[in-house]
Formats: sequence, C-alpha cells, structure tokens
Amino acid sequence: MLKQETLSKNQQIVLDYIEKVNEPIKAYSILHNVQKKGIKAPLQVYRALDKLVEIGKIHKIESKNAFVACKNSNCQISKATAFSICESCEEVSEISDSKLSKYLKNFQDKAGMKFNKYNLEFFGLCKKCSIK
Amino acid sequence: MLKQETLSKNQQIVLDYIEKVNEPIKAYSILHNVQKKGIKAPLQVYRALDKLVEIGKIHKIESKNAFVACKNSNCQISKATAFSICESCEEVSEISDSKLSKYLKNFQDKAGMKFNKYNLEFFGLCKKCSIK
DNA sequence: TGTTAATTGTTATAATATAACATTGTGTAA
DNA sequence: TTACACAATGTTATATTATAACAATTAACA
Ligand SMILES: [Zn+2]
Ligand SMILES: [Zn+2]
Ligand SMILES: [Zn+2]
Ligand SMILES: [Zn+2]
Repeated sequence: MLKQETLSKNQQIVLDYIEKVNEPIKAYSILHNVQKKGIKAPLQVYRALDKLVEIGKIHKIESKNAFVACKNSNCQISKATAFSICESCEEVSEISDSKLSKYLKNFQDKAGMKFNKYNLEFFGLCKKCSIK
Repeated sequence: MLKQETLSKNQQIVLDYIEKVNEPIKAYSILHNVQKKGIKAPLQVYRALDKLVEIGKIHKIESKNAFVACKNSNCQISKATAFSICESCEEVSEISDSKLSKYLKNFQDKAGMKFNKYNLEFFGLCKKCSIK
C-alpha cells in the first residue's frame, strides 16, 4: 500500500480547524469546535491528531498539551521541532533556524548516543510583553 | 521571610522516593508508593512535585508526564534542562553538556527574543538498544 | 473480486491534574 | 510573648487529558 497522500475526512476537519485558529489549541477545545462537522467523541479527535503529528502537519506543544499547525515546510516529518513560548501572553511560535537545527541534529551525548528526533521549548517574554 | 532551606515533610518524602527509584516516575505511581508514609491524596503529591520542580530538585519530563531527580548540580534552578530518551527501553538521562547549554542560553530567535528558560528532549536509541 | 489495512463510530474508563476550603505549622517582628 | 503573615497540610470533589475495547465501514491493492 502506498503512503497516503490525502487526508481522511476527520483528519482534514481537525487540520482545517487547527490551521484556522493559528495558535496552540487543546484537544477538547478542538472537539467542541468541530462537533458541528460531525465529530462527536474525543477519540475521533485524538486519532486525527495522532496521524497529523505523525505526518508532520501539526506539532504537540508538550508543556501545554496543545497542538499547533506546522509553519515550517522543512519539518514535515516532525522530528526536529523548536518553539518559543511567552510566559506572559502564552504566545507560541515555531522556530525555524537552520543553524540551530543543524547543531541539534548533529549533537551527540557523552556516551556517543545520537538522536533521530528532538523537541525544544524555549520560554521567555515576547516582544510585546517585554515592553510592558 | 527567608527562603526556605529545608524541605517540608511531604516534599522530603516525595523527593526521597524519586531519588531512590532513580528513573522517571509518574505522580500516581509516587502516590501509591508513599502512602505508607502518610501521604493519601494526589494533591499532596502534586504540591510537593510543584515545589521540587520550582527549586530544581527534580525535573518534569514533559513528553512522559513523569518526574526525575536532578543529576546536575548546575541546574538548581531548573531553567535549562536537556534529556535523552530511548524510544525502545524508555531510559531517560539528563544531559549535562556545557557547550550545549551555553549555546542554548545564548540563543536568540529572529525577532531578537531571548529566553530565560528551555527544555530539550532528545529521542533515539540508547547504546544497549542500538546493539540489539 | 476478494483481501488487507486504514479509518470510523461508540461507549466506557483510565490517567493526569486542579479547585475549593478548612486547618495547622512556622518564621518574623512588635 | 503574642500577634501576624504565609507556607504547608488535609480532605473531598471535580476538571482535564487520553486510551481501551470492539464492531462496522471504507479505501487501496493484487
Ligand atoms: Zn514544523
Ligand atoms: Zn507575550
Ligand atoms: Zn537538572
Ligand atoms: Zn534503550
């Protein structure tokens, strides 16, 4: 079987919504907002989320248990993600920095262990919030 | 009031247990294991965990919702953490690499945003598992 | 077309975490 | 010492996040 190139109905509904809101959103919030489209149960949302994460269309912000659309055409496999998170207004943005990703992809620990995947979450104050 | 230098009873019980098991452990698993010490409710565990994270005695492994004792005397404030996680055996270890931490502490995003805190989780196969 | 795997639908439940409120302990200063 | 402020505790209930189990349907392929 070939790798799917089109999303299934529920996957598309969930992705459309996540792309529309354009900020990290939680699973049950997605559920409430797509019920009019016929998705009724948490599992339908979680299954779509799992697949969308797997194919790199969305990422999970682990520290928030929230999901956000990928903004970086380079990370379609979702194996190398970095985010900045404002501790005041909660704004999250995906970092796309080739130097950083190169550095991290090549990182080895002291035992020589290499990694095929990483997730990095930075916390600080965004521009808006640091002026206040 | 001076900053506390001794842990409270529940904080000490929880920390003792986490240090003893020496691997990431989940809150409810901690609860089950410290009930004989008089801790009866989830909140008692979560409150201790919150404090221990805050003072850097333990860290939360976000991708696993688990807690692990700090192995790195340099990160007592818990603001710069990095872990390696084996995708096969689930082994987790804290990375202490001054080059890496220096690089990340000084990282700025393209908008010039600087960060006072980060958490990095690497995934791969540990030495044992990559031989198999 | 028959076969396999992916997706869906549905109900129930597990696992993780916090709200709310009353009580007790502990350090500090008048 | 006593009174105050704050940290920590105890307790019950509930909120939030996520998965188990199983039946039915749909899509891709040989
Ligand atoms: Zn991305
Ligand atoms: Zn902000
Ligand atoms: Zn540490
Ligand atoms: Zn391993």
